[in-house]
Amino acid sequence: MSIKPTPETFQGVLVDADTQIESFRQTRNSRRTELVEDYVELIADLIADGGEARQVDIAHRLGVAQPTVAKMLKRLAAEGFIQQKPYRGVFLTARGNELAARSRERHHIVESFLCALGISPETARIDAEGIEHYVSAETLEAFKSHLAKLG
Amino acid sequence: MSIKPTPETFQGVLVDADTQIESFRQTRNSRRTELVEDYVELIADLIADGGEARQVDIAHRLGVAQPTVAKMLKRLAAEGFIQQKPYRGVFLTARGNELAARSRERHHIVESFLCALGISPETARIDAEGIEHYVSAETLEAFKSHLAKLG
DNA sequence: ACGACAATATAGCCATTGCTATATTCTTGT
DNA sequence: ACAAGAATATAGCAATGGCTATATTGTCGT
Repeated sequence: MSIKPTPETFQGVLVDADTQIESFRQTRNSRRTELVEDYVELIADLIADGGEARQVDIAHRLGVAQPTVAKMLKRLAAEGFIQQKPYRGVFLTARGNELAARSRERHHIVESFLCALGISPETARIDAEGIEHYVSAETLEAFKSHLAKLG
Repeated sequence: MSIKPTPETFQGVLVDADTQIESFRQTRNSRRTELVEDYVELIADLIADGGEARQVDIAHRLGVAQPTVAKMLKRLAAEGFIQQKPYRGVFLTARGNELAARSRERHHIVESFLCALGISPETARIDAEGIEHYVSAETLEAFKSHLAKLG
């Protein structure tokens, strides 16, 4: 009853181990970049809408405290997504703009797809916020072509 | 150029603030329970397949180190999802079994739905692992009814 | 029965992402 | 021009989820 009590005899629910390891690894990876994408996407939206992205606005939109935002902005600056001047709003670098554009497009596709399935706009918005970060290129294409088929 | 440079004049990309706050809040919430669901679901699968769930197997499947699993199991035990005897495998409580069943069903629906869209089984498996935790009841229903329409 | 090895437990470290409290700087109205 | 208020910066704390190294306990074969 130690190493392999019931080896591969009935092979019920368990999927291939290596595939599952890879899935979890990739999920942990997505989790790491998730917040960065949310920030950059939101900053791009705030700039597009109001001309600037201030910490208080970011904090308010994300529902977190301002120092939380300040800390994250340092990280985003260190990673080259934004530029910040002390006591001023932040601006996206070229790299930041690229990431924002990609995130925004993906977000939009996911949300539209959910709506096309008949899901209510509010639920679609909430679910898309979580789902968008875990959608691979292949799945995104499938969503897109499904949308094209409908309209 | 300070409080509201371009108030609600062209109202471009930005969605309603309260809705967005709620979305992010809910996403952070899902993130908190995500790992718990993964563990409980995996433990259920291991038990169903081999009769027991050992730390080494869980660690191997998740792709993390054994002490990481040990720490998480303490948390799961504290929250009443599992029962553990020292130096023995873990077992699900009634509460744990319920959560596992729900998670497994949701996971299965999401993965089947992705496959039905024509996505490759490998990608569907990987994406489902991340997506499943962010799918609301309403979206799950939509996935289900879409699957029913196809088969 | 007991030694070797496998599995689990524990200690202590690090990074991340949240928070509150407080200091500093900017902006604005009079 | 300057005081008051708004925004940003910084310090320090907690919880979570990883890790390595090592001690302890179980189990199995001979």
